[in-house]
Amino acid sequence: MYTETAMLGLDVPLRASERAYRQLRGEILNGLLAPGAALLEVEQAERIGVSRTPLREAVARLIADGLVVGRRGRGFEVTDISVDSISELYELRQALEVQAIRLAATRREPAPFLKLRDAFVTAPELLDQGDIGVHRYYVLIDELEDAVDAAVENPFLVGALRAVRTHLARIRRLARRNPMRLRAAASEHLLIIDAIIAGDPSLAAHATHIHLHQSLLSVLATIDEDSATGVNPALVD
Amino acid sequence: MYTETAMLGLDVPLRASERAYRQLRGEILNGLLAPGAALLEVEQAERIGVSRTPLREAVARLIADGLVVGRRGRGFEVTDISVDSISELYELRQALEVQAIRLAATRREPAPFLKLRDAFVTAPELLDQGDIGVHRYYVLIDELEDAVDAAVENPFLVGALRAVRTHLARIRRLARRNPMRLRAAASEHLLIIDAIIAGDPSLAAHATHIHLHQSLLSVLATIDEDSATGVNPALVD
DNA sequence: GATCGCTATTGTGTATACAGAAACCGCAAT
DNA sequence: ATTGCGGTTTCTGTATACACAATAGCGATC
Repeated sequence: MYTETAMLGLDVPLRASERAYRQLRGEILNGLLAPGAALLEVEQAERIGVSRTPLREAVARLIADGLVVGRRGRGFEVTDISVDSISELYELRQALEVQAIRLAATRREPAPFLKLRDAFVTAPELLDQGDIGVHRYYVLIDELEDAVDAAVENPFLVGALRAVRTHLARIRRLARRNPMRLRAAASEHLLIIDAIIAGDPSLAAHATHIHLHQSLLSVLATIDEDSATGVNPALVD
Repeated sequence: MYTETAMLGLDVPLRASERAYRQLRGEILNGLLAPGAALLEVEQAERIGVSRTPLREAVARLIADGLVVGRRGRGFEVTDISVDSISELYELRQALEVQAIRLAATRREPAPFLKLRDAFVTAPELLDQGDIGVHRYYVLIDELEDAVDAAVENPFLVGALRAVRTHLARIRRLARRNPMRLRAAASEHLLIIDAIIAGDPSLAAHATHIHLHQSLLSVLATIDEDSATGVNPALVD
């Protein structure tokens, strides 16, 4: 077992380009670098503590991720998020997740989903426990996504899903948390899990379709409210 | 109209990194750089005539495209294509194209598809005209894809589709051309176009599903034959 | 007072130099 | 003969220096 270092987080000193990439990516996802923010090479390189060469590599990866766009001539800037782009992202998300869930239900390996089922059954109780409970609920969702990814066994599809989730993370920051919605979402997830366990691809697909439909409605609704009350100046469009 | 230079191909001298990217990408797609081929920085930089810095940027983009993978320590190599990966790619392709076609049919702007319809009606005649006709048929397919992309109006979805098409281009090189299949494919395309024109998303989606199903069967069949007769040593797995 | 042009500054694009790490080869020892 | 060890070499990762392009600011002219 000589891969033990890979199991742990990060014993190995990361390459400078990797550090720069993770830091910038993290700062964009959590909103520290707001949409539209300008990225100057020298400035960012100094701030992060790497030279321009690895920083450029990091920015190139961010551009490939769609988190950053190059401005003609004058540096780069963080991609901004419009309401339109949220609906567009969900059009892609729906295609990918429906396919992924359908395949997961087809594979007929219910073991990991049986454990998740137990967890999601008790999710409503979790959501009564305040912020810490909500956080543990999100961890549960991550585990569900991981289980689906593992069941799908398709690097192309999983890769595309990961890209979508990256953008979703930014959107979730804009949409206020709605406890009612989370409770409803939990039961929608439970239905999806049950369909996977039952090996019913069609049911799983339709349940996913509905779940994402409700999710988008909820996101758009909270954003509409907030933009009406001026809470989210980030969303002009 | 000061964007006229953008309309033409390439008046502006391209950046070295862009040149390197396009050249390497092209060579990978047309098989000149075979799957598994090693890419050494210095060697490739000299060959293309750029220095290592822009070449590294180009390779980084190729890695993001999934055309190249980094080998631990010793350079990079061109991603290889397995039969499994073809089926996996089609699982993703199906999700994306079905969604794209469905959306295109929903948008209800039949104008560009009416022109394409005429072209596809005469496609069988085209396919009787040998290699030049086959080439023009492929151009037609490109135009159909472009029309769908334009109708969909969704950068996320179109971006994911482009990534898939990149990998498809490599696979097409492996699958021998089958005139019978092309003729069948043309009529499948016609059905899809008609469904879009009719504004029938469900019909369009199902027609696409079937088209891709047949396409995958055809690809896998020709590859099986070839690997049995040893024509395609690239496909070991 | 406004507009045009020049210049200075700033920032990117590229090349190259240097350091560190990993693989290869040869040698020796078991 | 095989395996382990060390030197050597080659390649990557990073920093830095230089050249070119673009922009902004300022001044001059109309």
